[in-house]
Amino acid sequence: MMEHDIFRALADPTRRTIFEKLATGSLNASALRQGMEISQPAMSQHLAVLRSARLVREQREGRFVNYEVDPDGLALIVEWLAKYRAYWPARIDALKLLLKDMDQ
Amino acid sequence: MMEHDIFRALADPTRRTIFEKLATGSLNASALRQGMEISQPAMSQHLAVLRSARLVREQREGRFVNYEVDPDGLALIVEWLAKYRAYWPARIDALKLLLKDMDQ
DNA sequence: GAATCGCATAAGTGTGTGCTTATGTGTCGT
DNA sequence: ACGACACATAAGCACACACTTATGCGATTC
Repeated sequence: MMEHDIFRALADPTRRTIFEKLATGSLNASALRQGMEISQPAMSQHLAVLRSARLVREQREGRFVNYEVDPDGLALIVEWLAKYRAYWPARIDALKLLLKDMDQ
Repeated sequence: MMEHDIFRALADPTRRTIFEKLATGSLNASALRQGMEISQPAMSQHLAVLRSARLVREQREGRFVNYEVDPDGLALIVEWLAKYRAYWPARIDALKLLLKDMDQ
């Protein structure tokens, strides 16, 4: 189940940090390691988990592999969240921002 | 970190099932066990995890404990998601529904 | 073509996690 | 007050998971 892969992937704080780094733009595996005190194999393994969860996708460029946020994974989270919209608090500032962006 | 508690709580498929059961309305621990092949202690432990993640809140009624979805946890997920709104696909039907509900 | 670089994979290890059984705590009915 | 009930907690165990070191693989550089 991909829903499971997504939540399991995001359960690890290191992977969330990696994912948030990619929120600012595409980066390769080495660039992602900058300032993170993480070994190269560990980073590679984390990226593999994020990739199989469709939270991240790769774009090979020679011997580099650029990673970027994959909208597919995010869409699945949004769809999952939609099941609970009856319980969302009436005022969520972050949501207001989202609405504006989506209305364009 | 509460963000961590939330994603860790949702990483377990049994806890997601419990949470989704509560999406339809308030239930006590025994009612939640119906049709789930899960022991009473296991259910109690799962509810404790969901509760400490603020995904669920309890309402004691005599010797029963009714559980319901806690909007606070959902709000934190929405705020986390907001960081990636630049990567959301342009058309997400579920989101469209959300927008309508939020605009009332 | 040999060395180096960027990254992936394999194998092993310590820790976290979800389960079990057993027991504790508080509430209700009689 | 006593037993039954709803639930929480404790302790122990099997397994998953994130890390390590070592090695493999393809691309680049000289």
